[in-house]
Amino acid sequence: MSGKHILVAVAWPYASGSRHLGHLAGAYLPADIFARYHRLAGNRVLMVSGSDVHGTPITVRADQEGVEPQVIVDRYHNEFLRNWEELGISWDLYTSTGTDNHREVTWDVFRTLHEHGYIVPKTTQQFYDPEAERFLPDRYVEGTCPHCGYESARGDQCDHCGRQLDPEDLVDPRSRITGATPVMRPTEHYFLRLSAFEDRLLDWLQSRTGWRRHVLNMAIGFTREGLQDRAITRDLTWGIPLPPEFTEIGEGKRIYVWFEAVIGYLSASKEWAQRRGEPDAWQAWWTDPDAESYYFIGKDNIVFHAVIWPCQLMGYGGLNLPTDVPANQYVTFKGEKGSASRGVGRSISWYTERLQPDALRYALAANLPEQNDTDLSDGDIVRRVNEELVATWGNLVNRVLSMTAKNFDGAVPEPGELTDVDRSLLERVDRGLEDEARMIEKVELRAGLRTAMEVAQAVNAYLNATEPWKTAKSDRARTGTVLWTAIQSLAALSVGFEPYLPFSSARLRGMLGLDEPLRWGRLDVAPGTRLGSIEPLFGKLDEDVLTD
RNA sequence: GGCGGCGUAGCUCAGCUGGUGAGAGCGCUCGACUCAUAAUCGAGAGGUCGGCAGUUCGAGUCUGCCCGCCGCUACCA
Repeated sequence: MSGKHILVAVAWPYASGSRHLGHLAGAYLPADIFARYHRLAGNRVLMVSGSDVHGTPITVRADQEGVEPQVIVDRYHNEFLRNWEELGISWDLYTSTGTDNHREVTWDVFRTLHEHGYIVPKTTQQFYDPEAERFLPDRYVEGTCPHCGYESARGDQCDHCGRQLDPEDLVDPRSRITGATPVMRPTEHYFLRLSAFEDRLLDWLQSRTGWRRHVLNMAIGFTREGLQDRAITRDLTWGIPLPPEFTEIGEGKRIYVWFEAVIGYLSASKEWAQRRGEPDAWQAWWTDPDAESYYFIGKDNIVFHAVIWPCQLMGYGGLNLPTDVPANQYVTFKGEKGSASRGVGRSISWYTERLQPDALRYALAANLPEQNDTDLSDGDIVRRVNEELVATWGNLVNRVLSMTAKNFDGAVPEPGELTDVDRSLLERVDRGLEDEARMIEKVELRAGLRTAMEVAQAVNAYLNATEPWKTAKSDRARTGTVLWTAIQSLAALSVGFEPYLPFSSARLRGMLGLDEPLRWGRLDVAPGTRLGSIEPLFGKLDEDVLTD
């Protein structure tokens, strides 16, 4: 547990629209909790991600609004940056796939895989718009669905009956750009030879332990069905171009976004190292076999991170494969999956405008969809905050500090000899932190938070048993010992809650006169320390705070 | 359609390789306390573990079928 290098790799949010609560709960918050814990535990954490600025949805939106894709990208990238700032997502680097560095690293991966024989050109047939003089992505072809007769089905799927389609299945296909009838034309593309990795990948997957059941079975099942070579270039103008020497497949090709977005984990690590003035520093997380890497993603991304990205890494050579891919399921809203495009689930920004960051972090962390889809209503959020966070933890802090202020003139009292109840509470607190640490290390973050809350409950029970408000009238020494014991427990909990509730935990330490930096474990608060001004850690929420 | 996951108390969820009378939080009931953000602490009620069949001395936990929800199905990423 001393000084391991831990890469916390987090899904790259798509700069095509606001992200909603489901994205936050699925990837960004759990990653942040995990990273914050490991920093406290003394490990060297590198937590990276960035905005994914390429891909078809961005160009679709740009076309709809009549602006350049970059306008869309800038708008949402900036919104994401505000979200992370407000919520305290503790990136070591949050960048984007639009940087020169990312292009260079992508080219390096592309060239190396090509050199190793894993990238080859192939010819395919694809729809071409003769008026716009360009090839059409599936989503740009529309027509009548052969299954249900819906007239505006897209080339990739029918929005009416939900079936997967190939564009050539469409009856009466037309271009969404010009309305012209598209024609099939041959086009050449580079393919990644996933088939070459099938056996190696399967062996590796089957040797994984501790992975979530749905993640491992998904990846193994997918691989067992047989890996097919996959196109990694597209006929597009928005995206990373091919390395300049790759001219054999013709003009107008871009690297397909799924191939380069995951490379962002590597390019961001290198960018971080460069900015730090130690260009080779990234290697400690990528080439040292003792380093660990965790990829925080949603369940829709499992194949890309547990199958395709490992293939890319194996083909490149010399880089670490994922230690774990703790993919989360979905947060649903009244049983419905969040969707930025369909307006299900409000944006992260909507919530940060109405809630204290730690309150939102608590409600989400207590509901993380680690095993199942988890339904989260606005009422649940209010309930979690008022009846758990405020009632159990916020109130505990307030009652202890208020009594101390009242009876000991706002200074930490000197303890007398500890009794069995005092000692057993402190042992309970220590054991709680140890249990919590184990759970977080297994990426069981909900359980970790619950463990910390149980410690808070134990402190509440201790106070009810020792009744310092009564002894204050008769036995000042005993009262001082009890409050000292309770204050030590609060200090410990300011560490235990730090990964989940960084803002309020820091405020509490401020009240207790404690300084950073922290380490995982119980902190000592010296007798005589003057308490800062005492104010509630969290405000109780109005029933209708989340009602428009 | 195929593959994977899930379906457990009113609500949100834990239950690893099958084994003393099925768990937690919240809500609810009763009691204690009154320092504290009407907060806290204790006790209790509450479930045919989606349905049917099977394997087993014994299944929430294994097998088959069925129903429902979610994801993937390789041009969303």
